[in-house]
Order: sequence, then structure tokens, then C-alpha cells
Amino acid sequence: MAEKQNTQKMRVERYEPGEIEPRWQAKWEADGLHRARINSKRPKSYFLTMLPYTSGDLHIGHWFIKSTSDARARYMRMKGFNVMLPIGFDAFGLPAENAAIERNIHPKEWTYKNIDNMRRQLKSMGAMWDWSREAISSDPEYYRWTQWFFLQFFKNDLAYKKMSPVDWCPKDNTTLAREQVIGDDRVCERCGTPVIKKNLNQWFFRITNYVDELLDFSKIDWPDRVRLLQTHWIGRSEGARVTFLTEAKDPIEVFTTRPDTLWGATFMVLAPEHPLVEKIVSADKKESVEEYILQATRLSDLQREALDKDKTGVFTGGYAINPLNGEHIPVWIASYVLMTYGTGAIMAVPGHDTRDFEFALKFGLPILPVIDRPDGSTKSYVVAGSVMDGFAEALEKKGIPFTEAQGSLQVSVPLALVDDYIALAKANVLPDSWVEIIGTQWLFVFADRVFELDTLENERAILEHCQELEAAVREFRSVMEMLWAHPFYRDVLFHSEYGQMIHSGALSGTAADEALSKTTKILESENAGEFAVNYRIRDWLISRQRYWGAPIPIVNCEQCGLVAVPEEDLPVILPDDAEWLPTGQSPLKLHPSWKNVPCPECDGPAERETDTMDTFMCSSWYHLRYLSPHYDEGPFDPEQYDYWMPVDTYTGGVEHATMHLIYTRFFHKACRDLGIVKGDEPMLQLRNQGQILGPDGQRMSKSRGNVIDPDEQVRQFGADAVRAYLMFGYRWTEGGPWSSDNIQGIVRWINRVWTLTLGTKDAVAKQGDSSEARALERKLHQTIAKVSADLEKFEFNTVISALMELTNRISTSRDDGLAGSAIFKHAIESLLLLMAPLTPHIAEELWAKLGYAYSIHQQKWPEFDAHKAQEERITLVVQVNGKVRDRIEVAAGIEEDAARKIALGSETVIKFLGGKTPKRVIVVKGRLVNIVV
RNA sequence: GCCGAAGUGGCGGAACUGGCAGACGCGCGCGACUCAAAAUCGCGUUCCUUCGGGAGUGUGGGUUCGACUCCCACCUUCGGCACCA
Repeated sequence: MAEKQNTQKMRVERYEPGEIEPRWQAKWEADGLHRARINSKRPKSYFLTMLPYTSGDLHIGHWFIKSTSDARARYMRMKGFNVMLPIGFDAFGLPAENAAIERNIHPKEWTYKNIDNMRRQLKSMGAMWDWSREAISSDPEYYRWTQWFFLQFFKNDLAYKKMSPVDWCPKDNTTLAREQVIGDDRVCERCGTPVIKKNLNQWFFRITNYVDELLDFSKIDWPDRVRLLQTHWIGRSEGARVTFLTEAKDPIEVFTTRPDTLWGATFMVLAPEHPLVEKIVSADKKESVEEYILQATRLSDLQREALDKDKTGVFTGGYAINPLNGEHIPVWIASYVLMTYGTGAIMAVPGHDTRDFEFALKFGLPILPVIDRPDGSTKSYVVAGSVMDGFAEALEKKGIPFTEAQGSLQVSVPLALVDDYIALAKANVLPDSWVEIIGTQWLFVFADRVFELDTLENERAILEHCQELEAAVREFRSVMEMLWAHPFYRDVLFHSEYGQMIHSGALSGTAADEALSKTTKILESENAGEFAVNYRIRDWLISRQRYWGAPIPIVNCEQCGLVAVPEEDLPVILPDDAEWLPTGQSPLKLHPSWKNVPCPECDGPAERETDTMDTFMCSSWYHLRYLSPHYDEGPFDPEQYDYWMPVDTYTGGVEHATMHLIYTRFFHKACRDLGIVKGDEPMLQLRNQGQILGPDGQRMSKSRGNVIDPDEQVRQFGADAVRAYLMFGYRWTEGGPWSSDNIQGIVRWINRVWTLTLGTKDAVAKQGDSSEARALERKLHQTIAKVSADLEKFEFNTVISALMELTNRISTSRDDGLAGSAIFKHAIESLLLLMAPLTPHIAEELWAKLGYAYSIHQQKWPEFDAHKAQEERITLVVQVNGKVRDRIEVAAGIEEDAARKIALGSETVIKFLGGKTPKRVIVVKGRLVNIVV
């Protein structure tokens, strides 16, 4: 054996990735191998990876994202697709400007220097990017069209300017979109500083025009996770818009998802900023209301950390009228009602809304239950001395459970016995006392009469009666507050579920499933409201008070107002001679010669808009600029568009789900409606990869000092090894902390492929073992199937492991003397083809060394033959009572009866049966036999 | 609080549609080669064991001939949203 090995394992030259890789990269580039050209004869595939930001150095995480996508794109190309894999840079943004302030480098210089370095690093990866399509968002030839898109939106009422309370980052000195404010403590997505609210005149895009279409994912193959995140972000809720009138006949519009609880509205709440506050406030409350508003708005202006969930509010002195039951209810203002959601006003139903319940309890406002408890629990607390002797015995006799403490009874009434209990209570209650029945009933049984807690009037009456009889309850301001004082009652006083309507006039008794629609219908017939849909998403705030971005092409003229810069004057060039002062002011604001221009319409004195656009605006259409980055008759060449669009596969991180990935869909739909693009969706298939973290498990960043430099890894192991390791060591969808522990395995594998290929290159076939030849062929075809299927699914780790298995098999075949045979050569050749998308350089080098025609990357993907992949023999697993007792090798096509027979004949099985007769024998064809005794 | 995802050896991670848990690697152990080491190659490697076997995929139950996989409850971690009416 050892001798055999020595004769076949020739000494081969060393594998030197440092020499091989740059050589092939240069040749591929010189040959234009990766140019994507329109070719109507081949099916196209537009493969897009998320636009990298020009932060400077790439870290290993970029490699994880980019090299796996490259592998997948290369695979598609070998499968026969005409693939375009473009690359470019997201080059505007805050870090460039911050570097300018900190280190006195011009943002432009900083950015383009970074791009040069990133380009060099990216090229060392050996990816199939078409660099002739490179697009840089800060190039005037790019942002000319970003501005052009803005103008189309502006002219079609999709862009507008309005005064609005917006999030402001005090460190970066700019406004942020709502999506860019993250976490529990509402910090800036970029720098982590807590944001504050500012009231500013800002530019918005009408993304809310497209909400319903954005919720429709039926035309795209996107991960459930992203679809769910976007759905939640858009936050559609159905309900009703209801109009209440104040006593002065001013309408108060509210949105509610629970019109069925309308009879339980016992007060209303306006947001402190609500325009009606001023009007409704009564003279005697004016001072306290104003003070509250001042406090509430100052609170939101301060850092929001101290945001206490404790409810605050103040009565306005005004009343509104419930349109259905005519009740006059007080109008309060409170900070828990937000001006930015719904109509900025609510009807408060404390009986069935947690927040209203808390508020009502705190301020002693009445609470009415109007939806029956779906759980049927009913309770009654019978105070000692409130009923006749023998009450407890009567309960026992009826079978109503209770516990007794110091003479008082805590009764839990079974639903079926509620009527019996009511009768008992009525018969036994003593004068000057009462019994409550709470839960599915809201009865107060007094000796002379029974009250139901069903109207505000009764609520008052009950409280009065009780307070008359019992001094201890005189402190309470509402019936509910009185009941809340008994811990025994707490779990039946409140619920927010759907259920049968009660205490709701003519609608009482309406079943849960009809309650919403019936109430809405009545509102509509009374002209007091209608069905309505409300959304959480707000319009996209796109203006930024910073320099390094695309200037908004608008001129503000005293005479003409907001005037669009004529399209032929685009781009509005960012002036190079800006000055950064530590004031935090945008340098554009302080640049007089740039800022002051004549009005394009009246030629009078006017000022340029000094805000620049959110960089998400640039990245909303970069996939279109890739089509023709230097085209100057429009944002893209229509011929290129018609061939390549839409994007077939898009890869990137899930962290963009509610930002870039919503914006770009909106952008596309808006452009479609303006006749600029075609189709409903820009990207058909989306796949999210995970993130490579620093070795410490934290996100890689310069400030944490945990950045892994890919240059260093490439120098040490070669680009192919780094690529293959990133694919092998992590689940693509998960990522994980960087560790170089496993990379040795990949390095060994690649070296093994190298020596195996070159060491057998000139081998002459011997009389090999024919079963081994068959085994090799079988493994080869199984591997082709596995590698293809897993590449389709972006499961790179199992792709590599399958290739390692194949390599091991080829190794065994060599040791068995198969080298030089046709099947052996075919196996090596196929192995190289299968490796080509993953480790492009070594595959090309070995392909050339074996004398095959250049380039391996233009070859066809190996063909899978199911027949050749088939196993002839299988291991039949024999179980007794579900436990594996024997394994018998049998022919693969074995029939059930034969399998049963063989299994029952096994000696070990007979031993385990211990003479007992099998009760049942289950045969799973081609797998196992389970004998049950 | 609400919504979602995930918990498998010392480690990274496999496992089709309910059918041999731990593929492929790392690490570790033993051996070969070597004066020696590295590299390379071979063998072994879930745990316990009286060597018959037993236990085992976060925990506890359930369904099934059979469960990492399906159902119920719970625990932990991560992600999203959060006074959203």
C-alpha cells in the first residue's frame, strides 16, 4: 500500500496563491472576461449586492457578503445565464464630513481616497464584477440624475416641504428619517447619540401614497422575515373614523380600531399639540392646560431617556358628545396621545383599553364595561355582615365555590350558576348593605333595588349609594376605583378582547364577530363616522442639513416660492470651497456665492435650498445607474433597462428591511407611475446573509478595534482560501464571530486538490478496481447534484463540505490505482468546474495546467446523471421497538417482503426478540425495518 | 408588553417529506514518515458503562411503530416594534 502511494504521488510544485491570483486577475481584466453585454440569445440574470459605503477599509465582513454573492453569480453564468454583476460606491454621507471636521480633509478627498483603496481590495477578491459599470453616487454625473428624480417627484406632488416635528441628531447636526432612529433609547443610527425633537421645515416624499401596494409581496420572492418587518413597519390597522362634536359643535375626529366599544367611551383625549385644544379649553382651565402643554412639549424636546410611562394629563374643561348615545364626556389632553398617529385625538374606552384604563384609574374618571368577558369568570366579594346568616350554607348547597376569611366570602361563580347566585344575593342582602357581582355581570344588589353598571348615570348612582351606606368607600372617585381596591377583583375588571357587546343600547347582545361591522354601519348611517384604515408609516423625511450629499435642486424665491431648478441646469454642483465651522451649521448655509442665485422664473433675488438629500435617495436607484453609468440623456439607457431589469437576485443584510428596502420599492413604484420605469417591483428575489462579527462577538468597527483586515488574511492564505473559508465556516444566513481556527481545514483541502490534480496529471491508468471506479463515478454525480442544489439555496457551507467529500473519494481512488483512468480524469475535471465559482483562481490555474482551454469560467456546469448517482447497495437498518439493533447490507432496490425476511432472519434481531412474536413490522422502503413486539 | 427567529459534541456546523443524530471540518489522542521538528499521511474522537448495553439534539409533557423534525407549556439568547388608539 505504502509503495503504491509513493509511485503515484509525485513531487509537485508548491501552491503559491500570492503568485497565481494576481496573475489571473490581470488576465481576466485584460480580456474583459466579466463584461456584461446585451445578448438576446441567452437568458439574462441581473445579480445585485447591496451598495457598499465608502467607509475606508473593507473588513472581512465585506468579503463574506461579496465573495459569496460572486460565487453564486459565477454559478449562474456556468449554468448558461448571461450574468451582470455590477459594483459601485455609496459615496455621500456623514462620516466623510465628520472626517473633514476632525482631520481637516475635504470630504471629497477622503471619499475618493477610500474608494481607491476599496477598489484595490475588492479586486484582490477575484470577483466577476463588471468594473466598466462602476457607479459612484457622489460623482456629478450620478447625482445629476438623483436631482433629476427629485424634480420629477416634486413636479408630481410626490415631494413636498412642510413644518413638522422631526428627529434631530445633536451630534451629527442633522435631521434623521424615523427609520434612522433606533433602539429603546431612540439613538441616531450612525453615531449612537440620543436624538431630540425639533420643529423644522423639511422635505418629504409621499411614501404613504404607496402603502397598500408596498404591503403586497405577491410579485416578489423575498424572505418572510423582511416581509414581516416591512408589514409591521407600515403598520396597517383597520377600524373606524368617528366624529364627536364638542358642545360648541366643533368636530373632533378620532380613529379607533374598536368601534364596538363606542358605548364605553367615557372621556376623550387630545394630543397636547392638537389644534382644537386652544378652542375647547374653558376659561378656568386655561392656565393649567397651558402649563401642561409647555411641560409636555419641553419634555419631548429634552432627551427622551427620562420618558416615564406614568400617565400625565389635564382636563380642558370642555365636553364632547358621543354621537351614538348622546353622552357628554369630558375632553382631556395627555401626552400619551400622539399628534403623529391617527388624528391626534382618541375616544377613551377605559373598560377595554389598557392605556385608557390606567389613565382613568389615575384621574378618577368613570369606567364602563361594554364588552362581555369571553372567559366567563364572575366574582363576588361578600363583606361580612352584608348578607343574612346561612348565606354560605346556601352557596354550598348550590355548589358555588367560595373561600372565607374573617367572615367575608370570596365567591367565584361558575357561569351556569350566575343566575342562581343573583337570586340568592337578592334574597339575602341586608338593608344598609349591598352585594356586587362582577365579571360577566356588573350588578350592585341593594336591599331595595339592583343597579347595573351600564351607563354613566348609573355609575354615579351606584357610587352615591355605596358611599351613603359605607364610610370606607367615600374616598373613591369612581365605581371601578372602588372595585380595584379589592385585589380579589382585579383580574375580572378589565379585558381588551373581542366579545359580545353589552351595555350598548340597541346593539347589546351583538356577537363578537359582528360587533365591529355592525357598529361601523350604524355610524355610517348616522353620518357620524365610517370605516377607516390607518397606517403607522409616515412620509419619508429626506432633507439633511449637511454638506456631503446631493443638493436639493430647488430655489426659494420671495416672489415665486419654491421653484424647481430647470432640468438643463442640473446638476446643481456641490461647491468645493466650503468651510467647516464647529457651529454644526451646514457649510452650504454659510456659502454666500453658492447660495444666492437669481430665481429661474422671475430672475429676482433668490436662495438655493441648502439642505442635501438623504443618502438613501442615492441608493434607491443605483441599480438603474449600473445599467449605463455614463449615459447622459437620462438616468439610464432604455435599451439596457429593457434587457437587464428587473434585478433577478439581490443580496444584502436584513438590517435594511425598513429602510433601503422599503425606499427602493417605493421609488420604483413612483417612477413606474411617472412612466420612467416598467414593472411593479425592482428586485425579484431577495436573500439576506448574516454578518461576520469581530472575534469578540461585537460588530466590527474601528472604534472597537476588532476589525479583521482581509488584506492580511489574503496575504497569509490566498484569496481562494479566504473565500472558501467564509463559505465553509458560517451559515450564510447567520454569520457569526470571526475566528481563524477553522481556516487550516480549508488551506489543507485546497492544497490537497492542488497536489492531487498535479500529482496525477501524467499518471497512466493501471488495472483499477472496477467497484472503486463505480464508487468514484457515483460520488461525483451525487456531488454535482448536492453542489448545484445548495448553491441555488445559498447554502455554501454544505457546498464546500460536499466538495471535500468528493476530494476525499478521488484521493482514495488514486490510492487504489485509478489515477489516469477516464473516470478519474473526468472526476478531477468536474471537481475543478464545481470549484470554479467558489475558488476561481486555483480552478483556473489547474484547468490551464491540465491543458484545458481557457477559461474555466466560460465552461458549462457539469451535468448531473441521476442514473450514475444511484446507489446499488444500501445499509438496511433493523430496529426492534425503534432501537437500532442491526445493519445489513442489501441491494438498493430490495422489495418490502425481502427486506422483512432478511430483518427477521438477523441473529441479533432474534436475540433481541427473545422468542416473542413480532406484533407489527414496519418497512420503510430503501431505509429500514422496525420490528414491534 | 406585543411580534418574529434560534437553542444539536470541547468548537464551527450537518441531517431530504417524521426513518441510522453528530456529515464536513477545527481541536485533541495514537500511529507512520523524520536524527528531530514542522508539514504530510493513516486511525480514533457525543457522554456513561460492570463492554451486555444504557442515555442523549434547551426543560417538562404529548402524538407516533419511530420525533432534532409535528403539537402544548415553559426557560434562555438574539432581532424588530413599543403609550400606534
